[in-house]
Amino acid sequence: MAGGTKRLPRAVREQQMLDAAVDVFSDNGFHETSMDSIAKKAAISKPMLYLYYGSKEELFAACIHREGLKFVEALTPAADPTLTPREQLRRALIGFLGFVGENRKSWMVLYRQAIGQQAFASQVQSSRDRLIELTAGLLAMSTRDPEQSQNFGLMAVALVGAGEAVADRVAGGEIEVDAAADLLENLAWRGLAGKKAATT
Amino acid sequence: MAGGTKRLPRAVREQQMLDAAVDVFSDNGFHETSMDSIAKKAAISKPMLYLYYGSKEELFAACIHREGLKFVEALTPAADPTLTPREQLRRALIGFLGFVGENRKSWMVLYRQAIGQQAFASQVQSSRDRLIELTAGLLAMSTRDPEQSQNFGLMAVALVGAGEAVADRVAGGEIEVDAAADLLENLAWRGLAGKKAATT
DNA sequence: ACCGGACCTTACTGTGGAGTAACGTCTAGT
DNA sequence: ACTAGACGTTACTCCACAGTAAGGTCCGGT
Repeated sequence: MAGGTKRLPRAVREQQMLDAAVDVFSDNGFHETSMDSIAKKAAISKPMLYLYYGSKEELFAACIHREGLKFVEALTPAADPTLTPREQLRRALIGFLGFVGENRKSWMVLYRQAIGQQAFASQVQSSRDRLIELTAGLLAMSTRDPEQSQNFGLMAVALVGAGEAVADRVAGGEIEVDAAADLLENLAWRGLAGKKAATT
Repeated sequence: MAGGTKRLPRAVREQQMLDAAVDVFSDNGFHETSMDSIAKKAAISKPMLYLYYGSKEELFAACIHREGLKFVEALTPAADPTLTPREQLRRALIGFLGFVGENRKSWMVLYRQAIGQQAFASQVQSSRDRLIELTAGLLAMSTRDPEQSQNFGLMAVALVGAGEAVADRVAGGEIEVDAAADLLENLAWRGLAGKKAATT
């Protein structure tokens, strides 16, 4: 037999390949990663990758897509309108940071790698924008001062940025999820106050 | 004559090359940029790049280095011990955001590109770490609650992250430097309060 | 007047790695 | 039992691009 590998249904192989791809991409980045190395990691031959995913870029896109879904899943339970905005925010933070803590590789491939690859940066950016909008919405709902939603947008940008920076540390194992969540929650809350003088 | 270009002293050519390199790198990223395209942009032939900079990586490193210096220069005036920490922070913010606003390309190449390139990520990261430390120091000095400097470190991580996120928007021309500085200053200040319950 | 060396070019080499051709093998369905 | 097509491989092609070889021109010093 030419092939030494066990025959497996496509769906299974595809996940195997994605697992390998995420692993290698997250360690080395898009360009520094060769299809051969992914194939090797997945214990499969290169043409299989092309058969199932078409090209290196499509494979990378598939990684982003799958990991992105996982990510969204981690955040979904927070979006419960029966909860107070503050509680939703807290759950989202726990979900987010917990996810990053558990899935370093996902996080790495999603943000640190994808964002640098011109072709995918916009995709990531638009997800981020949605996240920012949601955050801005929570902030707006949680206060009785809707005079300028502009500020909430800017505030949300800052908070999400802070969240990402903290997430990196969480991913690096340098800090605890709980401590990080407390800090960010506090920051969001405190930061909201005293905006009156800050208009253009 | 084989060469059609004007003869210029090395120092001048080097800057021309760096200008071109920063320009192209910041638009396309490290890997998507070819030495030929840089040479073309600099209106010079490729071997000159190698003569003066040795390799593509060294050229990129030189970009990082030069732009990094500019960056530091923009922040330096803020580090004036005769000022209150709060005033120092404000000046640093203005310097930082102003720099990013004026030098989109520098910012892009320094952060968005360099950070994705495994070989340079650590260099950028260590600069960032220094910035975080400085910020933590300012925070610590500005409050009478030195019971746990740990928290200042974490807080500084979040603030710097927020700053970078906001800086990206500034670079994109979406928001004003002043508004951004106000927001961040406010965030830093307000965020400091209410930390007691947040210990590990 | 000549030479060393700084400045600059055209035209090449070499290779890593994306993508493919061509071919085996196993199994589900008739 | 035979075939279509899904699963899988080895062994290529081909090119973009990093890096180089060989050589031409101009100037300052002796």
